[in-house]
Amino acid sequence: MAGPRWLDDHQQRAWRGYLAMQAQLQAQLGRRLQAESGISLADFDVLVALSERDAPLRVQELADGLQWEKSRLSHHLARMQKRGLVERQDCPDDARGAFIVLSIEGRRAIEQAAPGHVEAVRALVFDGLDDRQVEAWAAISDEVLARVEQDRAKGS
Amino acid sequence: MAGPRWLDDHQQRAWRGYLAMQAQLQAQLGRRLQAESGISLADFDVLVALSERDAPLRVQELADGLQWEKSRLSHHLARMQKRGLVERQDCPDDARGAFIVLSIEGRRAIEQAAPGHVEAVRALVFDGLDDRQVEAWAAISDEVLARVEQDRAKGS
DNA sequence: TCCTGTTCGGTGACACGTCAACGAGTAGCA
DNA sequence: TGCTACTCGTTGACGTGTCACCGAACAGGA
Repeated sequence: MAGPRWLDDHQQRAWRGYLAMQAQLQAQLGRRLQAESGISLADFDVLVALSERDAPLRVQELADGLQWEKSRLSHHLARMQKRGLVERQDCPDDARGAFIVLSIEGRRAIEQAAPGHVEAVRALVFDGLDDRQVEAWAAISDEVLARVEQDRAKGS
Repeated sequence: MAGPRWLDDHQQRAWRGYLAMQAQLQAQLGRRLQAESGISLADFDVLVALSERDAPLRVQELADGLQWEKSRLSHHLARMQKRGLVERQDCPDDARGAFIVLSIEGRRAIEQAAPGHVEAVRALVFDGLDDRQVEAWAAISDEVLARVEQDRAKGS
């Protein structure tokens, strides 16, 4: 390695701004969701994934869709099941496997939570950005994500 | 409330892209930092804050600078102290207070970790973006952060 | 001096995420 | 059938983040 190249001023400013924005946005969306609907952002993601595909879902499929580690999902599902948000069914094809389904309570929770959450995202993010900025943001996210995934694949 | 306004297709795409990028970027930077230097992103932030102001820092000042909750910081400092990365000094002016300083070990850790971390940020993020995108990113972050902080102030 | 309200930082309980390891079950092949 | 290798999902240990609450110390006025 030929000595690190540091960030220039613009990059430094963009990076610090991004870090602050990212942390605060996530925290605020989480607080609002918790206050208005009693669920966390993680719960929300699981419930959305389950309700989008309205059929029993294998744990691994769910993990792939969410891009979560299987053990994180396993722990999280156990907690959600204890709170009555999801239910398990056993899987006839594969005795190791498990199916996860939304409970009545879980469906009620996601339907109650979604409008407020979407509204919060719109109010905190998209109401402040014009079309060109939204396009730019998507392009930046795609580019960075591609590099991260390439790096992840290389490093492992 | 007049019924929620949903996100349009571009917004939806930008939002999902951002969420995925954000999660993967953070995870990858954290993994690399942990692997190369044995510290977490949170440790890194604390160590940077302490090393930038090279003087004993009150816990509350540190919390303000990091935008962390005091109790999160208190727990984290306890763990970092146990690992020998920071030290506490008592505060003559205010017997309730505590000063936090980098230990020798902590200074060594941040100096060892920083170049690789900066390099990772550059490689995963800025090498893929041109100047216009970096500017756009900074502007978007500023705009969103301003809205989040306004919302946070209003809601409390 | 005393009382009241506030600030400082820490604590305990609990939810969450990661890692390594596990048992149970499956698949392929001799 | 028996062997090996692998996948499925879970578990336990541990580090982390949040919330409510606490005792100690400070600040200011009666």
